[in-house]
Amino acid sequence: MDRSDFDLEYQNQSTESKIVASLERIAQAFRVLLWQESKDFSLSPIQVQILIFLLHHSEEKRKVSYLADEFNMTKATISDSIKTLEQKGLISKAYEPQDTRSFIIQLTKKGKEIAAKTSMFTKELHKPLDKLLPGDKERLLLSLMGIIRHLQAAGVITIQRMCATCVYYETSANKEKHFCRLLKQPLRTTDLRVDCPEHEMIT
Amino acid sequence: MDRSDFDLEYQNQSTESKIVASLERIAQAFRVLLWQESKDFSLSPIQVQILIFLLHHSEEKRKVSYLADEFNMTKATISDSIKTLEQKGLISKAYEPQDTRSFIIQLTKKGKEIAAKTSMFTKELHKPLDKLLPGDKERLLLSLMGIIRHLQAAGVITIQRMCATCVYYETSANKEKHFCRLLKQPLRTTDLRVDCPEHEMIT
DNA sequence: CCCTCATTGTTAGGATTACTAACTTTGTGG
DNA sequence: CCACAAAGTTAGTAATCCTAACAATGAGGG
Repeated sequence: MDRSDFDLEYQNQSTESKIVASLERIAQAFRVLLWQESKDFSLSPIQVQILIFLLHHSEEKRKVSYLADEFNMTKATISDSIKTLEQKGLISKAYEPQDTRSFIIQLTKKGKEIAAKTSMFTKELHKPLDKLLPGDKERLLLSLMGIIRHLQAAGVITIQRMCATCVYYETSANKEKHFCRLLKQPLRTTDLRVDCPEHEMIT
Repeated sequence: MDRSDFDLEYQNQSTESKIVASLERIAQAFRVLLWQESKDFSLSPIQVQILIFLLHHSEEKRKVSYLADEFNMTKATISDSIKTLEQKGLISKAYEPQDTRSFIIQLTKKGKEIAAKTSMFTKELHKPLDKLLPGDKERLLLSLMGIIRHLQAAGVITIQRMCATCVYYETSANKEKHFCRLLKQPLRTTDLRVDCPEHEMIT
């Protein structure tokens, strides 16, 4: 077989490269699952993501601009999807008196039902995790959090809400102990949050 | 603040849920990085992915049908992208005498150059991995491989090329030792492959 | 009280993605 | 040799997601 024209180097991959390749595969799986789910409900992928997000987050985050940052898209794209979701009767706009430019996006009853059903699309991911030892799970999570923190620092991701980037978070010199100044409590490793409602980004 | 209409349950997340959420964020980062890279080269995301894949894989995998399975898309979608890449002079079609229906997709010189440059788009991911301890890296990789294996078994992902799903692979009862019947060699954990050119799927 | 500037969300227009369905051509197996 | 499978293409469609220009409102300073 002729192999002269593809790099042999690639086959002697470092662990890092393999991790990146694996993450890429998993990223693809997310895309596929999302596509399937959206087809089942006659929605688009982005519409499904919005519905799920709305179900789990509080008012100040349920706005067009926030969603645009959250999903790394332009306001135009989100605005379009919101219009469609409104026409389908899955969300409604709640204008606030103090700022009439903006509105809070509310899920309707029908919207909540669908969001709850589509939220299940991550269940395929849960099964293989069950088999991991608790310690392995924690280490896996910590590694992933480290990757996210770096991606945020590099400007790839604009928004996230985990302890490592929060003003209320303190850590010991060896980074093994954690403390939340808002809760006024020490945090165990398992207490560290990925999506904290009280998160305030460090500047 | 009114929180009656979003679930408090969600805030007390299990480690599993946090892992899924983290993976989702990383998946998003891949999408963003891919978009940026493609804009830089005036290509579409899928075109970039195809170029990178072609750079690293051998002839029998450089066909329209294989790419369609690889990326979980229809042949029509791939066929379209290939047409565009050919017009841009980045690939060429090499018809084989034994089957004139099919052809091998070859990268042109220009195509290889661009593929090599865009391959760098994963470098953002490498930086945070450098800081992990070697042992942590291995455990991270093993965990991710476990997830991929499950996704493949569940039919979410159709193609992958890692040891765990290969006919040549053998493992000890406690799953701590590994052996490749093709190389006729034991494999260390760091030898386990994510994208092996010799991979043959177990049936 | 203005004037400027920033912010919120919308619209219009366009390239790209990615699908289904129908099709052509070629290979394969009874 | 005939039916069927497989490889890739085409056409048509809906959705994604962008940029750019826009209207309306809010905020701050003189």
